[in-house]
Amino acid sequence: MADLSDKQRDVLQSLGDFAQTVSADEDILRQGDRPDHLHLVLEGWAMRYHILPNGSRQISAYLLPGDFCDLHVMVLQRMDHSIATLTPAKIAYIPIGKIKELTAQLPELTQALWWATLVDEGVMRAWIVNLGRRTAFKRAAHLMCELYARMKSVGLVTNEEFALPLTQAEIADSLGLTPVHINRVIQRLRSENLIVFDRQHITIPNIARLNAISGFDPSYLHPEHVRLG
Amino acid sequence: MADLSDKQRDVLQSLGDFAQTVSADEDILRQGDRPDHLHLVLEGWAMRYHILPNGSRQISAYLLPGDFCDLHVMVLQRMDHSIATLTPAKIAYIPIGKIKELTAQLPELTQALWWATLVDEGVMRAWIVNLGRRTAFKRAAHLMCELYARMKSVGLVTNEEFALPLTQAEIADSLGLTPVHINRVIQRLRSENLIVFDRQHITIPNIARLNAISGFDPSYLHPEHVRLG
DNA sequence: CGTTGCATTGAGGGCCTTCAATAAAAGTGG
DNA sequence: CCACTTTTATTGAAGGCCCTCAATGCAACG
Repeated sequence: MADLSDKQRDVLQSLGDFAQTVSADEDILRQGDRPDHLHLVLEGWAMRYHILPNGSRQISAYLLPGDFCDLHVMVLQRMDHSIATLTPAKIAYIPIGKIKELTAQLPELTQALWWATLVDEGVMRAWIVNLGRRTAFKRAAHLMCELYARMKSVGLVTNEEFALPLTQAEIADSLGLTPVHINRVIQRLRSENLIVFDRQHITIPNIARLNAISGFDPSYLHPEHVRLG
Repeated sequence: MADLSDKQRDVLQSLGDFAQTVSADEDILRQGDRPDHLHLVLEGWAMRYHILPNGSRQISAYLLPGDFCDLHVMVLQRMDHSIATLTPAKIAYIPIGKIKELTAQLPELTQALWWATLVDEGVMRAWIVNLGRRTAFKRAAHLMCELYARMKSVGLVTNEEFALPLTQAEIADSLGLTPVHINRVIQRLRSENLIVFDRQHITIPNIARLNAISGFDPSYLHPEHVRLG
């Protein structure tokens, strides 16, 4: 999703204390942390999540290969949420000091990071609309469409199938629903032949139909490709 | 909200085909537009809103003095939503070409705009949590807390009172609720002496209490003040 | 092959919606 | 400044979408 050239990404990556391998279900950052590294997902999935006082959880983003986890730590004092892996992952740890150095030297890098941030904003606006104004059924369908489009854009969709390493509880927590209800919704998506979802893999036989049903418009994910590198 | 120095803002402002005065309830940008200006709110309120195929509306942001309306047009092809004034407003129209020129010359400006974007993201994450995991009552309370904090940060709160130029229908459309229900929620907020809301003005007699009730934590609105100018 | 986590199912309840009507406020033209 | 219109706020009643509670089935894993 980040609109970085491969070259730029290589630069960033090479800066890190080489990429770390992280197992599944590990917190990379916790609420309250004041991190000194940026994190870039190289392989695997992660999520951004918020825990409320009553214990409930809201997932506010899924982080796929190529996504930065936490650019906002450049300006915000502390993490007001946590980030955790969903699968075994490869994560680049990039010292913030290095980023500040580099962005001072390479204006194009700043711009590229800014643009990655702007694309992320588009995703977040779509989530707000999804949570605010769609039924559980369309809401779930819309999420599947988004993940399909994003996975496709990083080359991880084959034959309309891709890895979807989420439990129903996690899907529920990203859609503002309960696991019980998302279960019934998923069954309906299955019974209407909109998805085949089993063992962490999903197939969307007719993405155009699912896009139409959920009101998904993929254009917000596609930045102008004004490459800088 | 934008983390720009006054000097930087002045520069931007001076660039515009001088500030335009726009009356209330006017679209500044419409879904589908491919704008050639950036818009910066100088005075008044605006909103970002999305219309769904079934006609329902979701408001995804309120834009207060100092906020950019549409930085994302730097990377996205077309507006996937609309922006409209809520009050008579003064808006700076800044040609995108100028911005591209300037950011090429002034790296600090790029960084400042990026940081403004990162702060906006924090607001959006808070909305996602709000929509996904809070009851209507806390959701409304949380919105009031956010607007109080943001208005305060631009010096528009006096004696715990500020202009809140929203109809109940607009509040409903930003919280994913119906006007009927938000009306009952507001009455409860009133009856518990949490707000006094009348004629486009609101007073929050005990902001600490409202923050606590809604789970509002203002820290995400306060960037590190690393000024560049 | 038991343990553990996840998926599934059923029943009942509540938060919020929908529909519909009325009141109150704000805007408009004479 | 007053009649008129339009928008906004308020109230009531009924219903539905989704939640809560609780149990059972199922699959992964050591």
